[in-house]
Amino acid sequence: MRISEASTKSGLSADTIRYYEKSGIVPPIDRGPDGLRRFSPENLEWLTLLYWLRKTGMPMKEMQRFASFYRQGEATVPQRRDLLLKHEQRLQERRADLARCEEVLSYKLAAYDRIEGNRS
Amino acid sequence: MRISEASTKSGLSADTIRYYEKSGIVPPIDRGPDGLRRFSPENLEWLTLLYWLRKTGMPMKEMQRFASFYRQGEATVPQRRDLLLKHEQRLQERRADLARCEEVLSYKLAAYDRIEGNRS
DNA sequence: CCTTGACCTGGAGTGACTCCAGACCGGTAG
DNA sequence: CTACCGGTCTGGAGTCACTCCAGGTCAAGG
Repeated sequence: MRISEASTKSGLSADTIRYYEKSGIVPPIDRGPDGLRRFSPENLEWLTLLYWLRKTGMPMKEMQRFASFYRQGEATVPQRRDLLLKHEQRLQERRADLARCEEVLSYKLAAYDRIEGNRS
Repeated sequence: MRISEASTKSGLSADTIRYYEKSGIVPPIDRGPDGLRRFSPENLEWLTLLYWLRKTGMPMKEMQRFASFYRQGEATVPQRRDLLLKHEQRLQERRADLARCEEVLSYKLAAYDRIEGNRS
């Protein structure tokens, strides 16, 4: 498949995919006889994983390490697992942030209600 | 209180506070006779709110609008409420992202377990 | 006095994109 | 055949939200 399809299916923009390839987070994608990128299903799965990792706050440095482990084959599965476990922890922290923010918001909204109540 | 205290109490770095003041998200802070910023408790509350909004993904443009409503006084409470409600919706979306990512991760981790299982 | 530490300003640097100009290329319409 | 069109390419500039730094001021302590 070509880049636009890979983009819609993975969630990453075409620009971001090319940028990731330049940065070594995505392996060099095969080209067709026309010189355009052709993405394999494995490529797409990798992009999709990256999409979710990035969207939930994994920094690029870490994705690069992850990618380099990936390139080194199955022997690096333990290291890759460690990175994903670490990321799961990050998800926990984010969840806590969301909850804390929710609290702050409902406190603020309650204050607004009081003001509105007094005005009317 | 001075900037370092405002920083530790709000969660924002001193640099970020100064940057927010420059950008108009934080009102011009009063200065002491020494020319240094003196933060009032209201200033601190505002900074803390900004900290949580930013941390959970409100873009600066929107914080600027929020700040400008705030400067215009109580008449803008409805608009401010709208912005906060909109942000609550964003929190929902983020939560969904986290859940989706969690799924992706556990799928990947299970695959790793299978590989490790086969190797040993 | 001299140093230390917190603070100041203006400006450069960073991370992670995002947008754009200018070129190429295969296919359809006139 | 030629003219255009949409999708892709590359390299490079622009953006957002900080973050870091050089060079300077000032108050208090040794």
